[in-house]
Amino acid sequence: MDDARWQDECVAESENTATTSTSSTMTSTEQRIWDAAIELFGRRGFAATGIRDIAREAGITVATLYHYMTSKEELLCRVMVDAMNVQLTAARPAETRYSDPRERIKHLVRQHVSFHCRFGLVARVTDSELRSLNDGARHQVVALRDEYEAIWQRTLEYGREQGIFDIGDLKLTTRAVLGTCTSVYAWYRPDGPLSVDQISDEYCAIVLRQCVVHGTSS
Amino acid sequence: MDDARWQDECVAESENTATTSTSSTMTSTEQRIWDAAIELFGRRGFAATGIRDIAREAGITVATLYHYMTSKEELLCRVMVDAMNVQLTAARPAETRYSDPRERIKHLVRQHVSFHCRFGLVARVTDSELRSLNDGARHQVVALRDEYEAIWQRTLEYGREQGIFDIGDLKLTTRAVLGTCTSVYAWYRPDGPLSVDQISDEYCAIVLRQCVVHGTSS
DNA sequence: GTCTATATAGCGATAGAC
DNA sequence: GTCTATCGCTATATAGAC
Repeated sequence: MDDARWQDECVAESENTATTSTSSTMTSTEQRIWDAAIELFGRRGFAATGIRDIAREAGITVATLYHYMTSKEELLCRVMVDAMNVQLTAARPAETRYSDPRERIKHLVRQHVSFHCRFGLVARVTDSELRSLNDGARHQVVALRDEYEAIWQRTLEYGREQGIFDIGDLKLTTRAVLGTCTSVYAWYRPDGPLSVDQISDEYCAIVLRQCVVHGTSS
Repeated sequence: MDDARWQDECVAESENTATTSTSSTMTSTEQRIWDAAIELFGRRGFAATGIRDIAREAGITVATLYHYMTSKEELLCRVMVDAMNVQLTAARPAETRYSDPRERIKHLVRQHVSFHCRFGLVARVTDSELRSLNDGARHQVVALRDEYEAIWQRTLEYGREQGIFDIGDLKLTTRAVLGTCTSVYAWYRPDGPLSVDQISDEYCAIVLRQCVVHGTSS
């Protein structure tokens, strides 16, 4: 179970002030359902995952599963909202803690890459299952994602105002930088040659080169 | 039908020597099945798309659909193999046509971004439905993807040998650069403010900054 | 080559006993 | 809170007429 208790771990690493609504008050059964959902939604996709699969993976019956949720889709929604909240909580200190835009973007990259390496299954769910949500739930998750993207965009804009960053189209560059960092989950394997820290460092360097005016990087 | 006849268009733009096995000999019905599969697999995902959906979208019955294919999965496999072949055909001239590594990588970026903008649904399928294939079919597609990635990696390595590119870990950088360019399909909309050419230019600039040693870009 | 009709299996979700 | 059993429906795929 690779992603067990990822909420606590990640929040603890970045900032120990906030935890997500679901993580702290979970019973053992709830946790096993949570882990099973992330494992299966992440590996096979939401549509390819059956209610029976989740129940089997969690070691309970289908009827018991329905005692803890109202529908498969609601379970997906909770996973995605929780994951976005964790990433938001990890990202926010970038703006309050650092005044140097280079340090701000490095904080964002480090958190994002680290999250996408260590919790790749959750990341895959939040990044590719928006289409599986109904309108209401999707708007809820999209609002969180927009808030997260806005932090990155403000950071790039701030760096440009300071004369430190040199970027073309702001929105395009924001998405390009985010895309660069997100894609790590598609190839990272825990048993690969590079540690998460090494990978994060490399991505920080790559993103700084994308943004910083020539001659002033790091 | 956004992706109609995307095979011919894209190949024609990049190199008119080769076309993919399926594109040139398609009847009208085959083409409508092809388009329907891409539309639905791309928009809803393979697992969430039913045989009935494809038949309805193509304007035929389920039984007729099975006259043209042996299974839903085989249809997916054909779409993915074809798309990878188109991208390979578009990428290969980078190495034969240009000796400057900057021109090589710009060719690759331009083709990749352009493909992912104009045929975003196909791109989404090839980039996210590997898990829906059985072992044999997946190995076939992965082999093509590896061949495609190898062109990018050779280009970066070549630029480094020439003293033009300055990159850290070769494999990581290859994937980061590819990830940067791939992510465009997640946000591009035909009715957005930027044209495909403008977006391609911006991505070329971003990737060059990622790679080229300071002071020698473009 | 296209159809109607159907086989067979699995789906999401629920009823109701304990 | 967890179970067994099942409802109602949809899934992929096929049979066989025309």
